[in-house]
Amino acid sequence: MVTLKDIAREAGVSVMTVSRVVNGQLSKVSEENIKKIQEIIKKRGYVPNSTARSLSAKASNIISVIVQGSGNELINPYNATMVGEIVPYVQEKGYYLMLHFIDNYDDITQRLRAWNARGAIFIGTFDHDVKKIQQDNRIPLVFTDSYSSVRQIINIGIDDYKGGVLAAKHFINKGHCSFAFVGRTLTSGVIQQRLNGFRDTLEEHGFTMSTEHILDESDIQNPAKIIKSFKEPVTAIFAASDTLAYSIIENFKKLGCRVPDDYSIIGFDGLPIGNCVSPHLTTIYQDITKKARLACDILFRHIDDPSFPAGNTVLDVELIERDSVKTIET
Amino acid sequence: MVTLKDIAREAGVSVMTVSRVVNGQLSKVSEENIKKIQEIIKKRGYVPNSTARSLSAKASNIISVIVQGSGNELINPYNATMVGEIVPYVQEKGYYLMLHFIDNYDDITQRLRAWNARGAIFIGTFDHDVKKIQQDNRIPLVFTDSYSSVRQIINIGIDDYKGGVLAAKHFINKGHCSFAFVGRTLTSGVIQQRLNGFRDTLEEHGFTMSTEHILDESDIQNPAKIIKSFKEPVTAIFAASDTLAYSIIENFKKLGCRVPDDYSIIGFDGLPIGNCVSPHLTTIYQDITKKARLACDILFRHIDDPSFPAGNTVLDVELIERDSVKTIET
DNA sequence: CTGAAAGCGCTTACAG
DNA sequence: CTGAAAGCGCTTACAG
Repeated sequence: MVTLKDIAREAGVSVMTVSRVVNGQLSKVSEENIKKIQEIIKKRGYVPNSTARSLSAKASNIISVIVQGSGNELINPYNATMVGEIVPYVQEKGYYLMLHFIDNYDDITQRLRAWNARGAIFIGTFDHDVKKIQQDNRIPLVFTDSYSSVRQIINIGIDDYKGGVLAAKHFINKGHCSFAFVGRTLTSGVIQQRLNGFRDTLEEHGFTMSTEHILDESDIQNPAKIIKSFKEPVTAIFAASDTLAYSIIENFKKLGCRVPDDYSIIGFDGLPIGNCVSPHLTTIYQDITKKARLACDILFRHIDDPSFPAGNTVLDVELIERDSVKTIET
Repeated sequence: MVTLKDIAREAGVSVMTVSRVVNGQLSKVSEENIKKIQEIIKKRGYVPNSTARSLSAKASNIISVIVQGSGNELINPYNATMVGEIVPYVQEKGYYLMLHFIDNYDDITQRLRAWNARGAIFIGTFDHDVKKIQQDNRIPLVFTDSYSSVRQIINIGIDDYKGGVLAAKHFINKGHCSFAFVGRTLTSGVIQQRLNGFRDTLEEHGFTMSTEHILDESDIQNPAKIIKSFKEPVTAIFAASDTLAYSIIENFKKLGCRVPDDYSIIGFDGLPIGNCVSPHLTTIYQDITKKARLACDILFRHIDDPSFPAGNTVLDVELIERDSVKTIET
């Protein structure tokens, strides 16, 4: 392996002079030496040793991306898109990206400290541990979609509540009167907010949605049971994600129920698949690319200026109308 | 930050004794000291500094996963699934995972060397650069889906040719007589092999597929033009991936053509989506989880024993019959 | 503009 | 079972 020392010896200068050239402090080195050193670096294929650099600088060029969970978390297209957007953006800035799937809080600190990560981006629900994570890790930490009550938090989220509102209004405008919601209501603020926005808006318009119509993801494996449990015949279902929406569509199809003929459905996320597969999905769109880039930008800013104030950024959502909601004539 | 030195001081022993405990060389330390040191480590929340370790050991605990491309490479569900399977498996073994999207060959060596990566797994087409990559990086390198002509290569692939054979036979069995193929034929051996298996089998059974019926992915944006270019009316289309298959289905739908009524289609990969969305896709299934795990296992083996021989492992594929191929009565 | 010294936190190799 | 010494490849801080 070629080291600074090797280059220095060959150039007949000290290690420090080479180090300066490598780090672009060219104003501090004579032109003659710069040229000579750069040539040798190129010829030898010298690559700076980041482990040595990090040890010396007490900080690395590593950005850690932490996805909640311990299985294949990228099967979820939302997670995959987020991570996939972050990778090239982080690379572009000269950082290296470590990817972690973590369920256990202790692992986060361990993994961040082991490599002296320069910063971290969190994908998934960490609401419960935000405070502890912050206390143990004095580096910029950017959360996404957090509804943690911690006041000093760097977070990028979307207007989940509004998403619910838009879905409810759309159904109402299309003449629907009986509603259901499907999502993991217990696990995250995100889903809770989508539900709240949906339910509040229904009530504002004089409709109610009884508890039996609020379903967990796992329930839809047994659609017959669901339909039986409904207090009245449901025509409009709001799914907490696009993938969930398609899962519902397929499960109901087994019973001979078709979307949008027998049921109307609105998804959430606005994934490309919603426009690539039938029925095209009416959905609440969020700009995942923008969210990912923004998370990175804010992280970079906090790395450059640790005194930059924390804050919660909320991106807008919008309804995209496609083919999964039927108009009911009254 | 807590260091070995801090622990040593508090325990009244040398740094080496603590180091031994941290590294599990417990047979070399007295029970009394082990206990004392372990308690202090826990109390202080000591985390070994991996950058120091790596520098000292001249090798890191980092496995680099290198995906070919420079955009959002995880929008592709195949890539996302592969990476998503590798992450927890690598973590389980005590390694850290760096994720890179790389287009340019030089970047590979730079990124691998910078961190003294312990090994690397390649996802995507690197056939052209395998030799150079191997020459510059003396660590275990596991390629996937490579058709490089380099003899000494560690590769995990699938029987792409057989996939083509199975697709052809299935169409023929169902009474089809006129065929087309869609895929990026120029870019990779993978697609080329799928095409070869398909075409060879057709010919063995007395059918031919003219060049006009071999289409590039980009062509399907304009389905009307495609249909016009066909030498004869096609009933059977073999798509080089599931996502491509759905894309074809949607594009043809714009012309009022339905699958499988007007066209039959077979996909490739066996992604979950093929069973979650209509029409359920008849497809050539490959076990991506197995492939990912195997790539890791082989990498680990080569890390543990650098003299372990290189080799090409080929996983089987099978046809999964679902609803996208129609039977043609003759 | 240049370089010698010290140190980052660990491990390797050796001596006891 | 224990530890002192040297070194991994860099950077920081200082002196010239």
